[in-house]
Amino acid sequence: MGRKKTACTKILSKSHRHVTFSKRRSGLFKKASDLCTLCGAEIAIVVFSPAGKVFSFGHPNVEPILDRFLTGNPKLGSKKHQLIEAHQNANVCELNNYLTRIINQVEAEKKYGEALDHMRRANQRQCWWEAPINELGLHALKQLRVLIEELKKNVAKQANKIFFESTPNCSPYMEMNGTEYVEFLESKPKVNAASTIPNAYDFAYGDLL
Amino acid sequence: MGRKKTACTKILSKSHRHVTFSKRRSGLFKKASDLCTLCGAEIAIVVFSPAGKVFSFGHPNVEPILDRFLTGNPKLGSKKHQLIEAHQNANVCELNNYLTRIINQVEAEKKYGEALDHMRRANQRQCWWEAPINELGLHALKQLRVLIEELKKNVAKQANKIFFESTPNCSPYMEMNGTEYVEFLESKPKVNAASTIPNAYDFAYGDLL
DNA sequence: AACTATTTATAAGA
DNA sequence: TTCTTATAAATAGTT
Repeated sequence: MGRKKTACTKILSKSHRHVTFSKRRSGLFKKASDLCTLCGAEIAIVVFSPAGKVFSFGHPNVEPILDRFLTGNPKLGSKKHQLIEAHQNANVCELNNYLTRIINQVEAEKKYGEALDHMRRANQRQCWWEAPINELGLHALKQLRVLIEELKKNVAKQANKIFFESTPNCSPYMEMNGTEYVEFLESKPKVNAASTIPNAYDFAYGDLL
Repeated sequence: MGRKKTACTKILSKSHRHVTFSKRRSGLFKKASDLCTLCGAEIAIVVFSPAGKVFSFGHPNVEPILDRFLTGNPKLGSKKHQLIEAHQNANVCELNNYLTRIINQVEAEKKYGEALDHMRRANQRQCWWEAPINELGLHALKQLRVLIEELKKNVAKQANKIFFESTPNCSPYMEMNGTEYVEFLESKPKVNAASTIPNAYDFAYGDLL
């Protein structure tokens, strides 16, 4: 806008560029301000001049808006932001620890991914639990533990059910002291030492892993 | 700018306001973009619409600019301190870049793991053990227990193997404080010395200060 | 920094 | 929403 149409390339003359920067920066901030008042928007602008100087505009304030943006952006922003905070408060040593943890995470996730891949392949032929277990990474093994726990609970539940079905005089919540009946299997047998039912508590967590 | 001069107060009509917001927001971003190309500036803009929607503009990218702004903000007193800070920033910048890459890797691996997980789950639907366990009889449950015990042994064996592979100087049962080796699964994985990922301690504390 | 000739952005209307 | 157009605003070049 002006006497001539301006080519949309970087202005070469340093002084000319500086003038334009100054004018347009204030124009930009005015536009932002107008948008705020007209529409009730909240805007934050951060400008770094080519010389490295910072200018910022914020309505009602810069930082809250940026914070809201960064924390609302759970991809990278928040983590990065956390990291930055760590920089400010903690020392480099802690940063290194953080890094180490991150690296471990990467390792673990990689192994996990590979393991799952193997499991998937194995699944096509047979069941996962028969798959080459020696090829599983630590993370996968952890996952496996979770699966086993789930399985265990199912078994336990079923055993419990069978138990109560076969002893009609005992209501499920009897003698359980308020714990859920599934929990019963975690504890030592209180009832029915003579039961013909398999010892469901053999599958207790501690026994498995 | 247009058919009429607009009063500089909040637009009352919601639809009108929305149209204006949309138009002016794109205008603002264009102005910012022009300023970037003409003057080589770096700009980040964050806009929250009155409805709470977020829009952002960033050249070359939003987050680095915001990070630079936020971390550069806390001012320091002495010049000496500033000097140290500058040195630190140089290294921390590298650290930051590195971390960003790592974090991206984690994200990628996680996604991959999740994808495989879904595939696995899909596959498992065909496996007997996921089949309605409540329909298993006593005999089946007994068999299941045997199978799980075998599986458990495999898991334990494998865990043990992995542990001693990753800590070559540690002979079996060393440093385990009497806990069963399987317990290792409960603890954090040790750092893998043979990792292909650059070592975190490349950024040693002494280098930074 | 102030002044204008022009270009650009956009308010209103379709 | 998108396009058109009359007009307000921004600003390039100049002083």
